[in-house]
Amino acid sequence: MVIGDARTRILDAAEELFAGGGYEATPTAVIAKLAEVPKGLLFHYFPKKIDVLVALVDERTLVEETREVDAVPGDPAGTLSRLARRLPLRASPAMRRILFREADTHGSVKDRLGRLNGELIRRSRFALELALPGARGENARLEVAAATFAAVLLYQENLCQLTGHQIDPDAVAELIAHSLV
Amino acid sequence: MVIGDARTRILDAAEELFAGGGYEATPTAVIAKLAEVPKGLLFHYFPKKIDVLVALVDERTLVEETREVDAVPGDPAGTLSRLARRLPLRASPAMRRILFREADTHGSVKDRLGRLNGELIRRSRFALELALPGARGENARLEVAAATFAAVLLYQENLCQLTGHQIDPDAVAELIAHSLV
Amino acid sequence: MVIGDARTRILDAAEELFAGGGYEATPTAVIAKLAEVPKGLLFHYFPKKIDVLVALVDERTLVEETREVDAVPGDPAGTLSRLARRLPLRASPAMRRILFREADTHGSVKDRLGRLNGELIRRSRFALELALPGARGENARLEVAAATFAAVLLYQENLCQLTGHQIDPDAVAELIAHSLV
Amino acid sequence: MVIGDARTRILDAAEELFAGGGYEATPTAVIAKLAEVPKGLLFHYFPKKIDVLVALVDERTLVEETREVDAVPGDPAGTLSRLARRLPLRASPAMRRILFREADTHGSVKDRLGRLNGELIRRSRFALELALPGARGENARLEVAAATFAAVLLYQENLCQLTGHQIDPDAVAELIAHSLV
DNA sequence: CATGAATGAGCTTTCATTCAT
DNA sequence: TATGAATGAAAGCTCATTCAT
Repeated sequence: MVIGDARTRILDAAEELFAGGGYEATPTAVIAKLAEVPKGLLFHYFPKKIDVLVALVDERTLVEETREVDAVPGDPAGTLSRLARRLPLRASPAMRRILFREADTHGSVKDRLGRLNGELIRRSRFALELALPGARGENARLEVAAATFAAVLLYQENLCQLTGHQIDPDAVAELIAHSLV
Repeated sequence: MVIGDARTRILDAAEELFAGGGYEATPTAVIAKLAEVPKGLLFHYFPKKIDVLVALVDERTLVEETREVDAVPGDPAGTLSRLARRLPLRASPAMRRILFREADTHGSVKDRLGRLNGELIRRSRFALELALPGARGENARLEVAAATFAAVLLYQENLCQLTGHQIDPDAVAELIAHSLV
Repeated sequence: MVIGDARTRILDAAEELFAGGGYEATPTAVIAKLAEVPKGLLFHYFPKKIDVLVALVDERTLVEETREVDAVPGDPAGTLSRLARRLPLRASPAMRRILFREADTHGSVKDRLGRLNGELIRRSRFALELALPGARGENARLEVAAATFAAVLLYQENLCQLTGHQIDPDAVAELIAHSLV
Repeated sequence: MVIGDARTRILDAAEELFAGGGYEATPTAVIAKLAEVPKGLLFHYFPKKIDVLVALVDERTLVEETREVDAVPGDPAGTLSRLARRLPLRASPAMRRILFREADTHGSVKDRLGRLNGELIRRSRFALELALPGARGENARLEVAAATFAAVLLYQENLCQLTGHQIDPDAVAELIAHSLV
């Protein structure tokens, strides 16, 4: 039973395969087969193989760049914790893997990842500002705290798969909050 | 002017190319050409392409697993800073890229990376214990602090290339130190 | 002037070349060239080289396994002679060579050859039973006679090419008939 | 523990490997490895790969071409049976396989096989003449009987491995003897 | 004699991409 | 829009053979 139209099925297949074996190691023929689509049709929708990856990133990842942060003044730890629970990244676990893994393969992927990182720092920073109204003046320290928290969140998204080590964001949130009092 | 024996030149070439374009995207013929070595000789030394990568990681990266840490009691920030300046990883910048980039390609690379991560955490933890003799009992907090610092260090090694954002380890060291008092 | 579709031409070429120089000594590139087909297309139809040989045996040899034998009661010699003239093997001379020569190369070839041998014995046996109604009880002698005749027929098909010696099946038919009276 | 000198070990290894996988499919490097001999030495003794096969056939197969036949007048069946038990071929089972399998590979192998066949026919013929003094005149029938018996003996040596069917030479001897009375 | 690094042509196979239908 | 046969460059790898030491 085939689900979705051809183009969607191609992207579904590519998402699964790129996440599994990587972009370079995935032949277009295999994508077409898994998508139950003739090889020719794949190149009808995506003239070059790289276009599949670009479309995937374009259409299946979204870095939410918004101003709203769910911050509670006086509770920096809780604020960061909540931020960690709702990363500004709309993407399946497979797409997340692709984002980190293929950042070298094409500029558009790197872009997305850079934007995610930037947004994470901005949010952390903004959240801390709101949660700690008294810390307004300490720009440098807030900056470092935000970057550290962002680094830990990205570590969770990516490196922990490679290193096998997990970090509890809530505990890090508390640590950072404690450092800013 | 040819430098070094054939095997070394092959590894030199591979190191450069894998770091540049990635393992999958680097044909063995190109490695051989850059090494000024006939294609056949490459397979004389490395029967499978993957063996080149494995040899590179085996022979050109070393995770120093030692007990010694340059810790100063009462100065956790300085202690962490010094630790950041001497990562327990003996490897060229190219090999460092390879280590992170190809962690999915072969188990042996992932292994190395995992070991590096483990060693970073262990050292950070140990350094903090020595620098903060009074914190002995707070296992959980020390653990989180160590993991956070390790995450930032790995971020510096890897993610900052992808995201274009740098973190100052010294500042993070101070932040963490401050959080533990 | 190209005759037949690509797949057929590939098999035609392979049949000729395998019969001539043997499977192992025939490069796929030479098959493709003789078939006037690009190398890639060969692997489109036959993903592995061995698949060409298997397809050849599957599609171009047929061991007829039937119950009908053209037997004349009272004339065992003539009956065997006629049997020798219509071997239960539908295959070109080239395919016959391949069948014997490559029996070690792949199980499917050996299989075919084994089936041919079995059918030859079965038919010889059945023919003799019909031609010599009085010999019903002498199972063992009929068995040996059938096996001997089959051996001679296969010798004619195969070994005589290697040894340069021919045997006249008619004369053997008479010899065997004479031995059974 | 290494047995025999280098040249002998090379031939031992080649005999085993050629019998197992065939001449074409056996790389010289594998022969050298099994012989525990450096690759270069193999080519010192045998400048071309084919020389190994030729030497094997030359030195490890012997077709005994003699006039003596252990014949008992009046007992053609027993005479043939004894002949079957002592084939005029001095060669290991492995060399026997090689002889049949590689007959296409080099003329010298085909030669040997042709000579074996000729000798088998000659002996069978001679044996029948001695065992049946009264059959002197019947040249044609003796010829056919001898060729048939030789065919069965070669079938036993070669084809039965491919077809999985065995023939009892003693029973064939009796059949032939019976046909000549 | 002994050694194994060196050589390069050639092998099977892969793959992105095209194109006639 | 849909199809899969067609294409050929290039990939990884093999292998007989050479040769300096």
